[in-house]
Amino acid sequence: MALKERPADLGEQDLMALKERPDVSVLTEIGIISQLSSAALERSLPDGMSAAQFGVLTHFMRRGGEESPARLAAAFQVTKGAMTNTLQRLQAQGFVAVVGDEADGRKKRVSLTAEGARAYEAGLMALRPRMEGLREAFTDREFEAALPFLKALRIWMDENR
Amino acid sequence: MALKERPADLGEQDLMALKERPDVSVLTEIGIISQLSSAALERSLPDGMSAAQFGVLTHFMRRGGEESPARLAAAFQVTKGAMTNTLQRLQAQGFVAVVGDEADGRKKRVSLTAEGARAYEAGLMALRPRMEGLREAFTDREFEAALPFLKALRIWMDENR
DNA sequence: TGTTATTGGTTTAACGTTGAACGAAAGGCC
DNA sequence: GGCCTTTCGTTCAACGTTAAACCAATAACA
Repeated sequence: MALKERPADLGEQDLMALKERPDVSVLTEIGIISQLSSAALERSLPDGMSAAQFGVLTHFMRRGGEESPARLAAAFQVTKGAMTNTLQRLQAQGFVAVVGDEADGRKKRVSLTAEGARAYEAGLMALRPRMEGLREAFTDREFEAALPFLKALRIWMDENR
Repeated sequence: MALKERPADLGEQDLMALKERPDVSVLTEIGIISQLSSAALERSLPDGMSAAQFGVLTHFMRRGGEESPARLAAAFQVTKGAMTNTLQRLQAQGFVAVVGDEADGRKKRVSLTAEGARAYEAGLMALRPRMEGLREAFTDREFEAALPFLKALRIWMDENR
């Protein structure tokens, strides 16, 4: 069939270029860091508490108040099904209270319990040594310097998904 | 309300500090970028080709030659079981050849097939539009500027896991 | 009003991953 | 030689995720 009249596909130089293309490298590094840090997070957290659960607890500790499952799913960039799963596990452990919204029969209202606040603190304590190690290895200034680009990249990927 | 009276071991300032601590923000942003970019990758790739599979194909396109499953698992920071799974799927599609190592009966030798090289190119083509968009939104210099810190962070997390 | 469209939450199957257990093969060390 | 120990690859259950189907409740609008 086709002799290679036009390697519309890719030439040797494309391959070499790909190898060290800085955008590809950045995404590769980010992927590895993400995997390593979430693995470390899961490993450090008390048994039975996943990173997803800790994330929801953190959200409530910061913002407080109530939140619907749909809003939580959007905040964490996760499907509604995944959030249903996470919330059911949190509720089973008593970390979160879930009640129906009497104003809108479709919604539910999720809020943190006192026990959930304690679980968050326990998780934070478990994380502390590792976070301290990280802050000894790098300065705040380094993190802050990296932040604007990461934020811009995250926003772009979010808008162009 | 439970949230107002904060338990003793966690002070108000700790909570506020956590909220905007640059190290936490960096890891958060990295996690989101990783999720968005791998989701985009999976969505762009031809049907039946996962990001993990494409990663293995890319590895062989760059380095060429042969690689044992264990070495691939280490290279991709993945368990041996996960790599077994990925290689079995690649093999089922004829993208890699797997033969036993006659010098060492425990090992296997994995190599790319011509079909695998074609599949890689097809995947790369499918990714091209998105990568071009990314390179229009950011300059190479921006990626290069971000790279040293990301590399250092990745190495640290790898060593302190 | 009644009808249609949209939203909120759950369920299910499928996927890729981990962690642990396992057997087979090779290496180290008396 | 024989006996641990380590390495390699596979298997299995469990987990968290997605995508899609679904139902119930609300919103939009003719």
